[in-house]
Formats: sequence, C-alpha cells, structure tokens
Amino acid sequence: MHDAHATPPDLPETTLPPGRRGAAGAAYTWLKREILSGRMRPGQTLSENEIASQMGVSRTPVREAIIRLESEGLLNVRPQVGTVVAPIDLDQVADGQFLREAIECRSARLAAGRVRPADARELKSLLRDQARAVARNDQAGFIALDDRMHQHIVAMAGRPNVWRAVEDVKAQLDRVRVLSLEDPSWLAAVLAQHEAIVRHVLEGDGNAASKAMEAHLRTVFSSIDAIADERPEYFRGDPVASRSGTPPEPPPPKPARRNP
Amino acid sequence: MHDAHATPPDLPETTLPPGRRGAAGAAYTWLKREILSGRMRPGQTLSENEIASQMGVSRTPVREAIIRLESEGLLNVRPQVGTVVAPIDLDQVADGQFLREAIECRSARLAAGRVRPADARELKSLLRDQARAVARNDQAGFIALDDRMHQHIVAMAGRPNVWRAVEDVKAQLDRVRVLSLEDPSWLAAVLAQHEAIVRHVLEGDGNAASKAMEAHLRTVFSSIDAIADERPEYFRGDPVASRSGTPPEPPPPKPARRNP
DNA sequence: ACTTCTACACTAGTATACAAGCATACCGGT
DNA sequence: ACCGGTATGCTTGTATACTAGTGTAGAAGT
Repeated sequence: MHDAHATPPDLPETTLPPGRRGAAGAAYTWLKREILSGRMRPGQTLSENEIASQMGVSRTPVREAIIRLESEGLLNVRPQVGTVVAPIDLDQVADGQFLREAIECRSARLAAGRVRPADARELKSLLRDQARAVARNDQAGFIALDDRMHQHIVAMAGRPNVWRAVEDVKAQLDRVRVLSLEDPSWLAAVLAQHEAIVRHVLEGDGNAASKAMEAHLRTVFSSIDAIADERPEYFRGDPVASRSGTPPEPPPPKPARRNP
Repeated sequence: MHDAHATPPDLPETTLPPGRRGAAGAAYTWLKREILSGRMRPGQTLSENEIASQMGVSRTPVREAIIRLESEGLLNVRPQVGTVVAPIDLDQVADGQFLREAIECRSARLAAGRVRPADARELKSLLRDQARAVARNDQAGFIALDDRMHQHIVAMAGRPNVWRAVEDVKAQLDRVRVLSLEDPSWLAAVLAQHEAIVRHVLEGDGNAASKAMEAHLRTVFSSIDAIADERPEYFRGDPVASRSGTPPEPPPPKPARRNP
C-alpha cells in the first residue's frame, strides 16, 4: 500500500503550472501585469463583469484571479461595493523594503561563502550584459538583468525558491518604481552598486557584500518619498493629499446610471 | 467518513474586515485550523463537495477558501483530479526557516537599538508569564506567549505588520512542529533561549541578540530531520520513504464508487 | 491467469442565475 | 430652497447546473 515506487523520476511534483492554469490563470496573469505595469492605477475601480466580458469568460475565473491578487495585497475588495487597485500604502512599502533587505542582505552574506566557478562566471556575465544595456539605454533589458542577478545571489545562498517570496514583496515596491521616471544616470549608478556587490561576493567578504546590498536596495527606496509627494492621489493615508494637483484621470465622473 | 470531532459548521457572520468575511471566510478559517492543527494530515485528500455539505454551504465559498490556502502553500490542487493537504516538503520547510531567520534576526538586531521603557516592561512580563506556563507544563499557553514575544520584537524593529509575513512562513514550520511531541524539558530550554534574547536586546547588543535569535530558531528546526525519519508518509520527495511503517490512516481505501 | 478495453463515478473548472447590500439619482414633502 | 424617503442600478457573495478530464473498477478478449 501507499507504495512509493510510482514517484521516482516521472511523477512531476511541480503541481504548480507557474502562472497559467486555464482561464483563471490567464485572468490572474493579465490582471497582475496590468497592475504592476501601472496601466491600472492605484485607486482605480474594477468591475468583475467588465473584465469578464472583456476577456470573453464568465465572472468565476475572474473572481478567482481577484481573490489571489487580493491576498497578495494588490487589490482591495469591498464587499457589496467594489474592487479597487490597492492604493499604495507607504507603510506597506516600507515593510516590503524591510523584508527585501532582510532576505537579500542575508543571502549576499551567505553567497560570499559559497562561490563556485559557475557562479563567478554567471555574475560577471550578468554585469557585462548590464553594462551593455546601460550603454544602449535599454531600461527594460537592464531591469530584467537586475532581477536575474538578485535572484542568482539568493540561489547561491542555497535557497533558490526563496526568490518567490522576494517576488511577492517586490511587486509592491515595483509598483512605486514604475511611477518614477528612471533616467540613464540612475541606471549607471545602479550598475556601479551591482559591481560593488559582486566584487565583495567574489572576494568572499560576506559583511561587505551585505552592506553593499543594503545600500543598493536603499538607493531605490529613497526615491519613494519624492514620488509620494508628486503623486499623492495614488497613495493612502497621506496627510499631504490636500493639494489639488492633477487627478488620477481627467474627468471620468461618468459612472452614473447608463440608462436614463 | 471519519469526521474527527472537528468543529461543525460555525458561521460567525461577524467577521467584517479584520477576520474573514462571510461563508468563504468561515471556510478559510476552519480549513486552515484543521490543517495547522494536524487534524487534516499531509497528503490527505479533500473534496469540495464534501466540505461544502459539511459546512452547509455551496462549493463556491469553499473554493474561495481553497484558492487562498493553495496560494499559501497549504493545499495542492491537481486539476480534474483532486485537492490534497500539501505534503511537507523539506526543501520548502528549509526555505521557511531561512526566511524566519532573515526577518527575525534582523528584527532582533534593530530592536536592540530601540528599546523603550514600555518594551522592556512588556518583554519582562512575557518572560515571567512564560516561566509560569513552563511551571504549569502548559504547552498551549507557552506557545501563545512565545508567538507574542517574537511578534513584539518585530514590532520593536519598527515594522509591526511584517509579522504577517512571518505568520505565513511560520504556518509551514508549525505544521512540522505539531508532529513532534514537545516534552517539558524542551519548553524549559526554549525559555532559557528567550531569556538570552531578551537580555541581549535590553543590553542594546544587537549582534548578540541576532545570534541568540538564530540559535533559538535553529533549535526548533533541528528536530525536523528526526520527525521526517519517523513519519516519512507525511513528507514529499523523501528517499527514505521505503520503509513500510505506519500508513497515514489505517485502511481507508474506501474511495471507490459509492453506487454499485 | 493475465492483459486490454470500456464504462462510470468522481474530480475540479466554468458558466449562469439568484440574493443581498450599498450608493446615488430622483422625487415628494416640509 | 432644503431635507428626507424611495426607487433603481450598480456592486460583490452565494447557489446551482453543466463541461471536461482522470482514475479505477470490472468486464471482455487473449
């Protein structure tokens, strides 16, 4: 009974088709991308019916996607009222920053003691590619390479799947990030920080690697206050929201009845 | 089947925002407690229909609960096949351990530099209560106080809501913990470690506090291997699962057709 | 006796219908 | 003019019906 012989090689214990499992998975992926890309803005209302008809499915899979995104903190569902893209909570962003620092600094420290030749090659290769992306002013490409480098350092620490947890908190941070217009000089500065991190890791200096990682993460974080001051309408619990600047969308106060 | 004296459908309609709202929230809370308490064992199959009829609701809210628990890693849903309580993955447990160490060690380090009088009083009070719980051999009470102490240290670090993230990973670790029979001597040892952590925090020695926290967390973690060897049927990807020990449940191969 | 095929029960996924709550426009009273 | 009750259209929550896929029992064929 309960034989274990059926498991060895072929039984894929994945059980988690990463993002896409049917219509619900498609809805989840699509909605998440809309939110993280900034196309759906913080505070914007959603309609299950609208999204469902727009995607050509029923409410059920859309609801499933919404439930998952709510548990990730990207949506706020108010029963019997409506669903909105979660306004950015500065306190929550700070929590995410804290978590990233805790995880990635520790990873960098451990990675410094476990450098294998393949790791050194990979990190150097990533730095080269990043330099090329900076030279071409390719922001999207640079960001992708940035993520891969951070992920590889976590993997070097021996816990590759921890990156999933980082991705969850990173989502909140990235939502702020896309609000800032990242200029080329910023890219170059980030590249220099990456080079410092890799240097310390390859030298086996865990303490310095951790410190460099902390400084790096905080550089990105430091720009948030400026953004919150510039776009208060996207943030929650912001006492400075009194200034009557540009509203989220020009004049969409047409949500009244549609059949007069 | 079985129906192990579990709390029957308890529908508290009160849960508005903080707890979980509606029937879906009730199903979520009930299922999660069943899993974390160990009443539902790793690998055990679930049936949406069965749970729904047991709770007196339809499949829909049960499905919502299952979706959320799956995203927390407590359930595995195999499309068109069935849903099972997630087998304990040793690698995943190690990930959780890594995250707890990263978060709580950093918290302890920061807390050591931010001790306010109220914090000192609270920590000392918690230690006193814990000592009393040990003296009375009150495991449940001790565990509750243990959680409160860890939570307070995280709050002292300035990020009280980060504890939510800890709770998520802690769920995986606690699932293993309930499999081990915790004897009184173990409680006393844990209390001593708590005292060491608090002492270093109150002394303002962040480094020592972090180290003490790490040692503390690893003590709990170290018992896992023994449990995995003792109860291989609850674990996944365990090469030692060949021994024909006690099966998860005596002989419940009754899932055949019900209408011959 | 063993293997292969087939039918069926059971699963989760999806679609649809209904119920309940809230906000707002409208309208009648003051 | 102002205030308050009411109707209506929206929202999410829940129930139910149906679809499609999977594993297994059991029969049929070898």
